Amino acid sequence: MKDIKRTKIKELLNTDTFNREVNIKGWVRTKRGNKKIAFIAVNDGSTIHHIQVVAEKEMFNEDLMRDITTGSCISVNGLLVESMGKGQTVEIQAQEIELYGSADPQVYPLQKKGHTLEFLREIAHLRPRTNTFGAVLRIRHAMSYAIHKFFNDSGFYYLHSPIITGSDAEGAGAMFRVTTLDMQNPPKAKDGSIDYTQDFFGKETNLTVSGQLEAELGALALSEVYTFGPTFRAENSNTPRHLAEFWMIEPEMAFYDIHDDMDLAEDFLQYLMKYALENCKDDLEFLNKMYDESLIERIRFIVDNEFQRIDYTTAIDVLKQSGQKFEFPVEWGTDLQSEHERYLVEQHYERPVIITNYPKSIKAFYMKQNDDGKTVRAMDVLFPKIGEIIGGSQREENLERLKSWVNELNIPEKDIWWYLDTRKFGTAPHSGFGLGFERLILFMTGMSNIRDVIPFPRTPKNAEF
RNA sequence: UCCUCAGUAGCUCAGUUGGUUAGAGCAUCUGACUGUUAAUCAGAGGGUCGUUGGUUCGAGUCCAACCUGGGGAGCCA
Repeated sequence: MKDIKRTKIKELLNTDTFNREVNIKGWVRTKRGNKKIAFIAVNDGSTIHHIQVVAEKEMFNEDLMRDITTGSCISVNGLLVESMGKGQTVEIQAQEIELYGSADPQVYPLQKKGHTLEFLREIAHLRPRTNTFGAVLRIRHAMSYAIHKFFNDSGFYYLHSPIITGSDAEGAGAMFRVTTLDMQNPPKAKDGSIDYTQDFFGKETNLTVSGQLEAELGALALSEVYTFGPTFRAENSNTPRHLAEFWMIEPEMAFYDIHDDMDLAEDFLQYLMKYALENCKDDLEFLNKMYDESLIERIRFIVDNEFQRIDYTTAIDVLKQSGQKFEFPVEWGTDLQSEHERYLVEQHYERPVIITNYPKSIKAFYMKQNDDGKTVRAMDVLFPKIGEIIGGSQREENLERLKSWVNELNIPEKDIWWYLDTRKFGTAPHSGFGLGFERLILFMTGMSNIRDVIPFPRTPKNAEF
């Protein structure tokens, strides 16, 4: 086969210089045609669109043509021409075709018809080859890049918080144990308990449930930092919104109060939405057409409209006066339920809502306490369809107040002495928040199950692939 | 974890008050067609009815347990 440098399909579909020899490589989506001519739709993942390869059958080996089936991988040399047919503007008049790998049609599970998302989950190793997952994965990439770009351009530093942690001080959820001990026969201490001093790290260790505490350490030196890494929760959560392994973005900023924090969260989300509209147009249009006809409109709405900011106490009043029947009662001091959040966002304000000043009793120990003694400077950003997308707060920078709350919760000071040290030495007002990356992608793609926005989902009873 | 719905051909589904040989569309295979767009047309092959146990003369259909999946809730991001 003639040695021609490969061009990506995305580039060829956007070109206007024709009648030149090109090479493309990719996977066959469909083959149509008759005895004389074959039309082969090829996709290489560079774009959601396929390029049409036209092959005069008499020019090619019969076995080769037979083996080019849905799912096979080919390399094609040919002339890039304007298409004679309708439905596409350019196509490749094939001169040489090499079959890299066939895909036996009797057993290849992807057909050229639609599949359910449930079925595709069972073949997650092959589903990136579908239009839907190509689109989702490209958007996922674009959002990752946009996140780094936003923070970099805003003067933030990317801080790598540890994945293995020796503390569970935040109590954000059940953790996955990390150990090299022999589980059949673990070493025992005198009192019969497992002797973790003999474990790899000499203490109990787990996978991280949050990089926030470490991010605070970074912020109190570099001023503005963010983390972006995997996070692990061993909760037995079986919902379309939870994963055991997910990715989280956690910016942490010195000298930011709760209002600066909210400003950043709003700017950040609007930036990402705008980035997607500008850079993922084809994929968004596909998803808009196939899954969610209001997807693009909804993203645009976020970009164009200010978020509603209200106090927790106001939210309770609004809910009480709504006249709505809720399954769970609305009471000051209790956390808002999904149904309450949905009412506020989707019916009452009809836009993203940021709720602040939550009761102390339902929030975490590191949040800054207000002078009323009852509330803390927490803020949750609630989005339509998916609920809480961001949770954050101004942090308690006063050592004594922080210590007293830590003691109330019986968290041993020896476990978080290093965290308390930041308040002891050169403490500073600071704030931060956490964004669940997959929840963002859920919103950006119109997918409705979080297992469809991560390549290989980890959920209770499932770690396949 | 709780509530609820579902599991029948490779995929999506139908299958009546329990009753002869379990059906359809798509996919696959064979044939037809000079440019197709999830091509079209004709024909063919394809089943341990999720698993185990029970009721019955007889179970895809009824009962129980379990497994797997969807939706809702809780926990949360």
